[in-house]
Amino acid sequence: MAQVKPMRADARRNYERLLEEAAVAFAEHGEGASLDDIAKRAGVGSGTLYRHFPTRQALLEAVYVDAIEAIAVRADELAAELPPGEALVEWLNELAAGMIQVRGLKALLGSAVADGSSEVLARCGSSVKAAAGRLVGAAQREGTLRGDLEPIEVLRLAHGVASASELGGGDGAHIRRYLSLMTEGLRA
Amino acid sequence: MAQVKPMRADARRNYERLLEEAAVAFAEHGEGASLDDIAKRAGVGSGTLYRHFPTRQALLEAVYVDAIEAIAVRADELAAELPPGEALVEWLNELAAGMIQVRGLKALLGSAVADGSSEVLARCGSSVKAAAGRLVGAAQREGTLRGDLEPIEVLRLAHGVASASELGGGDGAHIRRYLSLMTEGLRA
DNA sequence: GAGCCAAACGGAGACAGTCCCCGCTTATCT
DNA sequence: AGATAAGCGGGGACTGTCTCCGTTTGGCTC
Repeated sequence: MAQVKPMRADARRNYERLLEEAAVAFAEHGEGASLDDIAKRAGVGSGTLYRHFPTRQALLEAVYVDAIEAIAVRADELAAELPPGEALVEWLNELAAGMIQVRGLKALLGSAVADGSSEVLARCGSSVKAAAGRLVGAAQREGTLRGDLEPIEVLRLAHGVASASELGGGDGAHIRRYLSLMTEGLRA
Repeated sequence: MAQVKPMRADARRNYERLLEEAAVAFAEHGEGASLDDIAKRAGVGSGTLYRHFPTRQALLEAVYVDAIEAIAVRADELAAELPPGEALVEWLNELAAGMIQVRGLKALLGSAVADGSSEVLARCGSSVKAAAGRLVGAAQREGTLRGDLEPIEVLRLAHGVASASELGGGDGAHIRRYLSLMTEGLRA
């Protein structure tokens, strides 16, 4: 599934420079950072940027796919270390924290998990969904998680928890609180 | 608290035309709708628009304050009709539904409830927070709601539920599901 | 009603961002 | 080294934001 034809050396160099600068720019100015500016910083013309990444979305995806894959991997690490229920909660906590700290990741994860997204993103989305499925399944088998929950629902709720926490302060100080309200429920 | 000086007739007319067209445009093209276009449709120059509403945010606020106040009022209607616990859940349901259906309302409610927002918005935010406080207090006294919950937390969670539901399909088909997961909790 | 004047108008234009096009450069293969 | 196509890059069209300032007009006063 690698490049059918290897990229020309200069193309690969520019591609990587762009990715680096884009990561910096998005972190600094949010996902609305000026694309022409990113091109300038990377020392290439804007044409080059738009050839490699036809849309802002494409660039965003390229910058964050690794982070998304890492999230999926992290699920299995946690599953190995903790009992299922705790692993799930801890994973959701890290997931929500990531969505808040890394600007743009929340929106991207949202569409990764939805259908109708791009090739690459859909692939990442599947990894994440599969990881969620494993954690949810294990916790349900353990008997600590409601049996009628779909993995996708849990992911959406994590997104919701991140949104809720975001409203508090910039950092994710309240994530654990909202997550525990979520798991415990609001009833007296 | 009305205008210190009554507006000139033409000014008031333009102000209202702008508000009407803005509502249409925001509903149609989302909160990013072209401001110059709104001015054009309202039959005024862009200068006029920017004089009345210095920022997009100001226009958005002016368009939606009524809707936000209506939400606060609705809380008391529901409190009169239903037992406290149910009234709260129903209100949160309507709140989340509104955030999804009316584009832009979610973000606006988010900042209305946060501190550091504009004069008008902060006022609306207070109404909503007060309304939430009444419902939450009643439900806690009734004994159906956890005693350690702050009204603001409930509002943020409603925001989270709206975010989660949004990821599903465009309409708010899943709101009740996520809301009930929220109230019941995720434990088995 | 006529005349005044401050309030309000409106649109031209400066600016910033996106995105495409096409003549030029250069990596790669022989 | 020379051929060639992949890749470069920046100029420029376009869209949207927002300001400035000459012009218009509503609402007084007489």
